[in-house]
Amino acid sequence: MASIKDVAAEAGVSVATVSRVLNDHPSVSAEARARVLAAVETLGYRPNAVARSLRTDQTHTLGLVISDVMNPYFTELARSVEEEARALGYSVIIGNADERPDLQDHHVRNLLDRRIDGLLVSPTDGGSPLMLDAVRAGTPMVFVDRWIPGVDVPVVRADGRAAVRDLVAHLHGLGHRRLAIIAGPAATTTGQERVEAFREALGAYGLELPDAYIGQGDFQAESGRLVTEGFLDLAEPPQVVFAADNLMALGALDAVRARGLRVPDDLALAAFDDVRWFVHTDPPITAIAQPTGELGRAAVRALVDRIEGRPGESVTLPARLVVRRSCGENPTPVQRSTT
Amino acid sequence: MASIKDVAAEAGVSVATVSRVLNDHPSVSAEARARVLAAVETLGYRPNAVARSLRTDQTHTLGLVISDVMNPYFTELARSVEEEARALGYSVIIGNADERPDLQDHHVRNLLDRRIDGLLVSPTDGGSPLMLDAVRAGTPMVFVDRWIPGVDVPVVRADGRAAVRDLVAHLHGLGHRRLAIIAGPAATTTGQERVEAFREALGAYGLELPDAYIGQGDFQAESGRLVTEGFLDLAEPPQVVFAADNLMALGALDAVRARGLRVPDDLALAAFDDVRWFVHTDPPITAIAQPTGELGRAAVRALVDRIEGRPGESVTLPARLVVRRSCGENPTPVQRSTT
DNA sequence: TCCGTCGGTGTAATCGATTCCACGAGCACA
DNA sequence: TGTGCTCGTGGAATCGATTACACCGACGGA
Repeated sequence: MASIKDVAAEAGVSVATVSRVLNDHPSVSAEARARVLAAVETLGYRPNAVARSLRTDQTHTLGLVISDVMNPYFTELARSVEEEARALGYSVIIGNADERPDLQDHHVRNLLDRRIDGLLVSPTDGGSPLMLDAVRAGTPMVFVDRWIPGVDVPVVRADGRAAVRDLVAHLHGLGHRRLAIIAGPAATTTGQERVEAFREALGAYGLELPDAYIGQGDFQAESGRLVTEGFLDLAEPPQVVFAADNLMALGALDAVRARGLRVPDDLALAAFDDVRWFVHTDPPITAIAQPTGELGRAAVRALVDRIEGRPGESVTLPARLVVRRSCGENPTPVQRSTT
Repeated sequence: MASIKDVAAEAGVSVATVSRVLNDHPSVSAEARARVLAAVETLGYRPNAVARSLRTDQTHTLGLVISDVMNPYFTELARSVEEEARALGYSVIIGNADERPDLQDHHVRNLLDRRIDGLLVSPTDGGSPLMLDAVRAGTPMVFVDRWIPGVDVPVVRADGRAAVRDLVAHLHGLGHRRLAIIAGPAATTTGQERVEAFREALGAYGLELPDAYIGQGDFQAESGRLVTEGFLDLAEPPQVVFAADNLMALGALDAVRARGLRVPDDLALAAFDDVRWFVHTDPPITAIAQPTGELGRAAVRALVDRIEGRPGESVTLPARLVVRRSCGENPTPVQRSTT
């Protein structure tokens, strides 16, 4: 592969001049510029990004560590992150933590070793020493979707409180009184928050959220299935299950199907995160939709701001309820997801 | 951030010795090794991967350019690729081409500039000059799922011919005679092959595949919807639609729903690619399942073989039919996906 | 005519690693 | 005792870029 020296030789100039042309520095004669460009063309030269990064201490690369690539929510997030980053002249390296703190650390370390310019993280846990060190060392960082409390890093996320209140209103209106939740890991902020929001919303109707109706999941489908089985085995099973993410809702659906029961007649179901497939499931699933694309883009903007020396602010966007048929026949007009 | 020089100073040895310890070169005294390790610890030193890559001309990184991240098939592929690569000591940088040749080229160029050790591609088109140049220049490469004919690069893919024959047998057994296909882009091998396999399988039953029953899609949901609308508008609409990927099947479902029709009564539906959600759609969708995880792993092994100077062979694995209810009531026992 | 300025250019240092080569000490063997 | 190893080590070149600095010629103004 041709290097800058080869180009310089071919064009009959010094490497400095070649470099100047490539970075369009003003003081280069039109003559020299033309010769360099011609040489670049004939040699098919492409600058070595590795060498450039070593010298400039910039990689123009963002690291994105997400909790689970197989989760359509994070896939969509990753996609919007990459798009916005590309528009701003950055590439993205994605690390998939699979909800495992050790894997998350592996990727963070790897990305840091590669000297990425900034890190976008949706933490799987409360923050490993490695991550905390990285923050302390001044690595530009932004949390997206989930965050680590007590750490001074901008957070870009959706606030689901209002939407959860709307959901509970909807459920209460349909006559449901025994409402259960499949929670995410307590080590994640979204895991905790969604339970809290749910409990609070129930409180407004004088309803309790007993411990037996809080199932501990891990944001993966299998845990949703297990928790739902547990609910169905209770002496007094809940009338509704609210899954804290779309995969656990899928698992809940599995559990209901496996017993030959029907949604919503035997058990109503709602989910946090709206995904495309929810329109086509049997029945279509009522869900809380996050402005995923907007979150990804805002996160990138905040991170790039930090990298380039600007403040870089936290952003909170509202989520909204999308009513379908999985909680019972619908007294209000059906809203459709615009995704 | 501490560099190797700082470590050398701290340990009271030369940078050469530090480097030897880090790459556990044999001829280092136990004494020196201990001092270096201690210095590494106290400084929290991590080798700069950028500098290392520049010197060794190896990045221990694989590039993966896939056609569409939002497609669960490719997501699963990406996941298995990353897993196997990690096991072999490589990282993966994913580029999402979104079925757009220009974006594909953008990512290939970017990856090449970063001097990745090898490239895994599922080409969106028949091969741009850039890609062809890369092959000619000797970049280790492997095609996965789709490939570019006439190029000497190993191909790792699933063969769906037998499964398509099984599908047609199943459909014929249910009494369907007017069968249509939503094809993928003709510029992709999978786009062409699936049509060919379908036509061939129909031939075995003396059935034709008229042009009116070949809808041109682009592997995205929206095209599946449009093509299906077209089919439904025909004077003699087909009885079955076979979508060449899972997203176009989703689009077809949209079209059928929008007209207030039912699957399979008004129109039967089958798809290439089995995804988790197909179990839960209304009705569950009959599909051809690829051994996606195995494909990803085999592709990585082939690529790493090439990189490390071993041959690196093509692999073809069989796909298989998974019968569900979307083509009509099932005369044979239901098979379940094991994914 | 002379001096200062400025545009265009090249030389060389630099980034942080790896690795070739040389060198000195210690040891075995003749 | 001298020769020739091996072992451990450091010095310095190198990878491919960027960029500070020096230099040279042309040109304008006094």
